Amino acid sequence: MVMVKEEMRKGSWTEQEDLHLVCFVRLFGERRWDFIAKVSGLNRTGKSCRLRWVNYLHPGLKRGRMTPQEKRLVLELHSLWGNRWSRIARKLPGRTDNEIKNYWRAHMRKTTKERKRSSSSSRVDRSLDPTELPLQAAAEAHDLRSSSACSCLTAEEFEKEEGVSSYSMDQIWNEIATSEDSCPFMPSSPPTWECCSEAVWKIDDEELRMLLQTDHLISDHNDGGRETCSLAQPDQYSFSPMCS
DNA sequence: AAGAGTTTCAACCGCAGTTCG
DNA sequence: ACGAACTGCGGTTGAAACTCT
Repeated sequence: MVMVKEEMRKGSWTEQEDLHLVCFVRLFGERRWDFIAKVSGLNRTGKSCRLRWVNYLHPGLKRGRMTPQEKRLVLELHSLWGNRWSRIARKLPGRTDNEIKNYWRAHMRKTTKERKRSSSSSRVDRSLDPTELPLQAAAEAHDLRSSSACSCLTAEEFEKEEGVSSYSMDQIWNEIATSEDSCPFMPSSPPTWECCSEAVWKIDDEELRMLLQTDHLISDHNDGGRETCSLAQPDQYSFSPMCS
């Protein structure tokens, strides 16, 4: 018998995959990603699952554009810490390191371009010197700090004024909760991540199998004396559409 | 209207640190 | 103590969306 190692799925996540991942993270918590990847049958790497969770599915993530306050903070903290994106992200609740990194890169491109343009007349193009970048950022942070237009706005006020609607993952969670039936693992209460206690982490494969069997999600077959078990494919679940 | 150029965002990769057996 | 497996981080890439000409 030739065992062909199945290729891992790559690229964008589908809504069903998201829901599927959410179910399993709620079950097992935000750790053991390889394990979650395996038992979920998503055919994704643990790394990929973690990334999707951290950057997109995690409850409490903010959506939408960064507020001036957040932008200012990013610039300030970057001038302090450099490219320590995760560290900076910890100071901005609801924002991911990836988001901050992306913002910073876009910001730098923009300022570099602007400076290039404005300095082309003065013949001095300091923006081409990469060592200038942190200084530029610091200067920018200072500019933002002293700009009264944005420094006095709260995030909510900013959203109101700009008509920016940032929404949190809570809304999505609510939708998931309302479509409880669609996910056999889904408890009815909103996500309380602390509830994933040590006991859950220490669950072994046999326990997991027992647990899943009760949910009719797992099918056992004796493969030539080697007992294997596999989860039903994601598309076998009847997920109701979450958002359009 | 359409094509080119730019921006944004999600995802992948490689590496380093940590944990576990 | 050591190696394998796992996890987290930072850099990079590419597709889609958007803007400009």
